[in-house]
Order: sequence, then C-alpha cells, then structure tokens
Amino acid sequence: MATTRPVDASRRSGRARSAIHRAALDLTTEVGFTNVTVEAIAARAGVGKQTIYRWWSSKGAVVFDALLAANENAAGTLDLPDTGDVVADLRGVLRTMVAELAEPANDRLQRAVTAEIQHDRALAGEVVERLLRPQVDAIVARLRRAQEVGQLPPAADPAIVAELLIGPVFHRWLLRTGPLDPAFADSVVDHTVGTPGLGSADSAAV
Amino acid sequence: MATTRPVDASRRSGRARSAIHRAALDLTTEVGFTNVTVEAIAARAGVGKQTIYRWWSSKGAVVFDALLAANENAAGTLDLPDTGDVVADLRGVLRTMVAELAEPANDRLQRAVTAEIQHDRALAGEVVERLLRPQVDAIVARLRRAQEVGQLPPAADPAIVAELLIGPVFHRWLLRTGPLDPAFADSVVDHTVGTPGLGSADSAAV
Amino acid sequence: MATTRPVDASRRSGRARSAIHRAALDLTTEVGFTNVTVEAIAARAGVGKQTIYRWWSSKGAVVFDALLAANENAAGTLDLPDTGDVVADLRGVLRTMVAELAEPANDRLQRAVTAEIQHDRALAGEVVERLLRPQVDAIVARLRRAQEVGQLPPAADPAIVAELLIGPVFHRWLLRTGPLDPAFADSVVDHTVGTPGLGSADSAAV
Amino acid sequence: MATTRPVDASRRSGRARSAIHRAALDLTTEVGFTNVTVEAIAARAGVGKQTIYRWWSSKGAVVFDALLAANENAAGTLDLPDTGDVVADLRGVLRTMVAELAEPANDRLQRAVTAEIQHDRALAGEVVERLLRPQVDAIVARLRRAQEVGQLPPAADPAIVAELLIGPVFHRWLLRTGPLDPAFADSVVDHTVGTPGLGSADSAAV
DNA sequence: GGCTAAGCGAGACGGTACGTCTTGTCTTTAG
DNA sequence: CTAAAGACAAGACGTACCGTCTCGCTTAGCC
Repeated sequence: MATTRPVDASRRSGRARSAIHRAALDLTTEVGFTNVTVEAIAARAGVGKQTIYRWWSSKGAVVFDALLAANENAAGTLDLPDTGDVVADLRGVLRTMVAELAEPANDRLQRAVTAEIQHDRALAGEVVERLLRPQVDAIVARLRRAQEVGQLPPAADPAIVAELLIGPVFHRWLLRTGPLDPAFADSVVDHTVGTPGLGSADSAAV
Repeated sequence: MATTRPVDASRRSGRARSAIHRAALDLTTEVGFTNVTVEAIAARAGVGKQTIYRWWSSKGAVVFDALLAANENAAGTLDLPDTGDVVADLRGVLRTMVAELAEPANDRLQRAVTAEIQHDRALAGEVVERLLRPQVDAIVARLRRAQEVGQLPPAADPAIVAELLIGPVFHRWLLRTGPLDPAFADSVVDHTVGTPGLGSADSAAV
Repeated sequence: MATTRPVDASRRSGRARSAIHRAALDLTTEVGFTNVTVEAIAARAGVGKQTIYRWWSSKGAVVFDALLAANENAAGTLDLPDTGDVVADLRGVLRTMVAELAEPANDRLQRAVTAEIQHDRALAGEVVERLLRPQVDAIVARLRRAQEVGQLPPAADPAIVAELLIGPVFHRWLLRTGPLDPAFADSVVDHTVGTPGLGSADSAAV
Repeated sequence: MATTRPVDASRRSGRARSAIHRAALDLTTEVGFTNVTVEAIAARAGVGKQTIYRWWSSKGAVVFDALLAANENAAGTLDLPDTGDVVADLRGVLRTMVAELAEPANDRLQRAVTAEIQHDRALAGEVVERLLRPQVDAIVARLRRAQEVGQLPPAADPAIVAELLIGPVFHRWLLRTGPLDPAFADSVVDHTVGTPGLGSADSAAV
C-alpha cells in the first residue's frame, strides 16, 4: 500500500489484552479452569506467552481479570425492584440467582472462580468486592427499605438477613446438598423474612 | 472406599494404605493441597507411585479418602446436646463450627476439599454424604425435637432451617465476606430461630 | 540349562516350561527382543512371573534358553555335503547361510541374540558354543577334507579360512554394509578358496 | 544431524547440545550403554529432559550423535600408510584395529553401538556411513594401489577383499570366537592377500 | 491315602525410568 | 525496537516393567 499507517503501540496492546480476555474466558468454559493453560490462552489469542506473563502473574489472574472485565461491562444497574412487597421482591432475586447458577456455562465458571480463590487471598478479595459485594449491597438496601415501611422488624440486621438469604443458596449450589430450584429459593425467603412467627413458637401461638 | 477402583482389595496392604493416608494429610496441611504431588505422597509414605494409582484415581481421591477415613475414625457421636433451650444449643453448634473453621490447619484442609470437589462430582457426593450430611442431620433432629416441644413453629421445615443456619456460616467462611466469630454465629441463630417476630414486622408489633 | 538356577528341578512343571519357551520365542519374533517383557511372557504363557524368575535369571536367559532348546530339537546333522568340489560345496553353505539370514523372522531373532550377548558374557559363550561352533566345525571339517585331496594348500589354516568365509557374511549382514545375496556368497568363496592366485600377483602371473 | 527431528534448528542452544553430548559419552563409558538413562544424561548435562526429547528421538540417538560428533572432530586423515608392501601395510591396519577393539572403553562403546543399531535402521545407516565406511574406503584405496603395482591380481575385487579382511576381525571380536590378537590379524592378512597359492592347491603346487 | 512341602497362577508391592506436559524465564528473529 | 514464536531448566504427570514378596491352590512323593 502506498500509505503505511503508523503503528500505534497502545492500540495494539489493547488488542492483545482483549484477545487474551476472550481466549481466557472461552477456554475456561470450554475445557474447565483446571485444564486451561497459559500456553493455550496465548495460542488462542495469537499472542506470545511473554505478553501474558508481562501483565499477569498467573493463569488465575488472567482468567479473573477477564471475568471481572466482562462483568463490569455487563454490570448495568444492580437496583433491585421494589414492588412494595419485600417477600415477592426477594423471591424474585433468589429465583434469578438460582436460575443463573443453573445455567451450565455460568455454573462452570462460578465454580472455577470459587475453587480458585481458595488459594489466592488477593484474588478472593477482588472477586468478592467486585462481583459479590454489589449484589449483597443491593439486597441490604432493599431490606432497609422494607424495614422503613415496617415489613421487617427494626431489630433485624439487614446485613445478617442478606447473608441468611444468600448463604443457603450458595451452600446448596456449591455443595449440591439438594435440588437448587425456584421452590428452594422461595422456601429460603419465606423462612427468613416471610413466615410470621418462624422466629418463635410463642409468636406463632399469638 | 467408593473413590477407589474395584480391584481385588483382599490382597491390599494395610501398611501401605495407612502410610499413604497419613502422608497425604500431613502434606496437605504442610504445603497446601495444590502443592501436594502424588510423587511426594508416595515418597513420604515410602511407597511406589503405582501403589497409589492402583487404588486411587487422582491426588484428590487420595487426600479425601484420607480425610474421610480420619473423620470416620474420629467420628464418635453426632448427637447434639439438648439442654431444652434450642437457641442456646444451636448457638453452641454454630460457635463450634466457627471455631473449627478458624483453626488454621482445618481451614486449609476444608478449603482444599471445597475447591477440589468443584471439579469432581463423585468426590463431591462422597464428601457431602460422609462429612457434611451427618452434621446437618443432627441439626435437623435437634430442630425436630424443638418443634415437638413448641420451640419452633410446626410450619417451619427443619431441613430448610438447618440450611439457613449452616449456609450463612459456610458462605462467610468460604468467601470471607466478613468476620467469622462467635458473635456472627449467635446472630445467625438469633435471626433464624431466636428472635421472635423476625419473620414479620406485624408479629414484632404485637 | 546352564542359564538356570539349580533349584529342585524334579517338581518342575513341564507344561509351564514349554509354554514359557513358546511364548518367549513368539513374542521375540512378534515385537522384537527389546520390546519383550517378562510380564508379557508370563501372561502369554499363562504363568506367574515368579515361575519365570524361579528358573531363569533374566529376560535374556529365558529367550536364549528357548532359542537353544528349539535349535537343539531341530539340530539334526551338521555334516556338510561333500561333492568333491570344495568351492561348489562352500558356495552352497554360504548361500544357505545368506538365505537363512534373509528370512525376516530369522533375521530379527539373530539380530536380537547378537545384540543381547553384547552385555552378557555368559550367554555369549553359550550361544557361540551351542549355535555357532557346530556350524564352524562342520566347515573346518570340510576344509580339512579339501586339504587332504589337495584342493587347499597345506599351509592354509582351516580354522582361519572358515572365519574368512563366515566373517564377511556376518559382517555384511549385521552392519548392512551392502547387499547380502548369493552373488556375495559366491564372491566370498571365490576370493577365499576359489580364485587361483588371488593370494599373490606372482602366482597369477604364472 | 540426520537422527534429529527436523524442528527449527536455528534457535537451538549450542551450550545444551554439547553438554548433552559430553554427558552422553561420559555416562556410556562409565556405566555402559544399557544403564544410561535419558534422565541421567539430562541431569549430568544440567538440562531439562524435554531439551533432549526435543532434538533426539531416543537414548540411542543421543549417544550416537555424540559419538559421531566426537569422531568427526577427531577424524583427521584416514589415509593408510603406503610403504609399497601391501601385506605389511594391511597387517598394520588390522593390528591397529585389533588393538583399538582391545581397549576396554572402546570395546564397551563399540559393542553398545553394534547392539543398539540392531533395532534402529536409521541409526545403523548413519553409523556405518560415518564411522565404518571411511575406514573401509581407505582399505579399498590401498588395495587398488596394490593392484596397480601388481601386488594383487587384477581379477580381485578390492571391495570384497576389504570385507574379507575386516569381516573376520569383526566377527571374532563381536562373538569372541577366539583370541583377538596381532597374530590373528596377521593370519587374516596372510590368508587373504599374503599367501601365494592359498586360492588353489594347484598354484601352490606350481 | 494322607501329609506336607514344593511349585504354581495371580498379582500387590517398592522402585526406576519412561516420554509428555506445563510452568515461568530467556533468546532469537522477523517485521 | 518490539512482540511473536518458541527453546530452555525444572519437575510432576500417569504408565510400564522391574524383581521381590505374599497369597491360596494344586500336586507330587514320602511315609
């Protein structure tokens, strides 16, 4: 060509970065995190291994960075719906959570993440802060509004209640202790914020 | 064990078996599951690698079998104390759970197990059935007794309530979303079976 | 056999012995000596490994014992034909030798033997004495008769001449330095005992 | 080298290559070819196993490549002395050959080579062409000069005569059919090119 | 004709080496 | 001058055999 374009190094490096992100995510869902190799990511991304090692410290770091980047882009709003009925709203939230975890690609990816952060505290912190925390905060906010309108006793700690909701779903999903379906989601919500008098036989007797 | 290949087990060397178990557990707590190698286990146990591969299919299988065997031996009774006060009893159970997870060696081992079973469904099933299930069942039994004496509303599903108790603890431990201390254990119990009227603002208002 | 350990041979199972012999020979021609394993011989013969190790000291010992036993059975007489024409007779001998070495199964087996005896002096001795020596002796005997009837100069050492005949054929076969065909066999005989005056230009000039 | 896999050799590390060559040769003479292992070569050379497997296909290939390289360096001239007396000259050649084969380190190495090339045709070809052929060619050249000056009958084929000289020495050495000493070397030369009339009793009678 | 010592088939055992794979660093080469 | 391509040292992988060692079970031969 007559006019050769000047090589823009910053743009090129961005190309490599996103190619690596894409390759990392694709490979993880295709063969599972354990079977992903740095070499495979480099090959798939059309990139030298050194280009990966220059910016990331390990396979884990690459894949999570990719995951976080993807999530951040797709983030959108995390405001929970507020129909005025906190039980109905939370049922919706937990049903969504259950549905997402049931989706195979998601399930695989989340399990890989959960497994991996068990031996990398730094990654763990980042994943929790950037993927999980926003979700929890949204629930806490919704619970606070419920408290304001008297749908939740003032004594209840919204932060604890949020964990009471998320914890069992997470537990059942991760350990497969039972079927993870909408019915379970509803049960958790009902036992936590829905059933009057669950807290004590006395109140039920009232 | 279920995780072993069904060869002729009658000729199996008990000496080798227990040496491998011990080596596997020791190494896992010493260097962490990820850094354990089959070769190291074999060397430490004074055993040929083939003797490991003859009876187990992977590093994971060895370590879990070791863990399960150790737990089975130490099992003893799983009956929860029944002081008549279900809230107090459950506080005790969760405080114990929290304390155990706080113990470094235990923490490491449990995290390794949890991470590993994410990519081995067979192991996952076994771990859940043999390590977790008994614990859950004991809590369910205790809850049922509470129901019989009117400390828990008849409408509550003891199985769900048990997960409401365990789930949040597990979640906070695994993801380190917050401090895992006795206070948190108490909070979970209180919000789940202790606080009258948590279930609804109405009942609290009564 | 000399290569076996002197246990109590009276109880020895003939069935096992011959099954091992057969398996050893078959496997050697099938996959080559290097790829034969004691375990494979045992399996093929339907025999425990210990039964082999009880009577032989190594894979080599088994295969050679098998080979020697087979040869001894098939031995018959080694008398060379004596048509009165020593050149014609030796051409026949060498042509036969060449033809046998050209036969693939034989070629493989002989090469395996030759390779193996390079690192087992005891086996080497036995192979030479029991497989090679009779052949050489037969040639020497024929040469002596030729000498008696004046077809070979009295000064020639029949033992040396025999090696002059066998050596080149063996050399060309083992190292594949050239085509091993009847023409070569004839050439060797002719240059050694056939061509008048090969020995010196003077005699040729006579 | 012909025994290597045709990867991109331009990037190859000369340091690794020669360290491997040296280690291979040293180990072979120290413990014998059979007891040499690729792992030991790698360890001794301070090299990863993969670096060996990247460029050679087997232990044999490494050792021979090392041997060939060493021989090529040390090659020098292969011109045989020409004193005018072909018998004396050839006696010298064969005595040298005998002496070299009698030297223990050499004996071990040559036997190992000879054994090994029995199950690797490619290696066999290379060894013959690069180690043996030059030697044979030198003898053939000397014989041709002898023919020109009438010390060898024109009818004799120098190539065959060369094999008549080398073959028996090789045969006796490899199979240990008898003492390999200078006397034998002389005998072979005398019976082949030295003794007038060995070819026929008639010429002797003249 | 029963006892007993052996040989037997089987195969687990502690080992060694195999040839492959991946890691993270270092080096070459082409654009 | 940079970055792809990929060689390198290291070391674990899971497999194949080694030669030794029990196991029960024939089976031979001496009492």
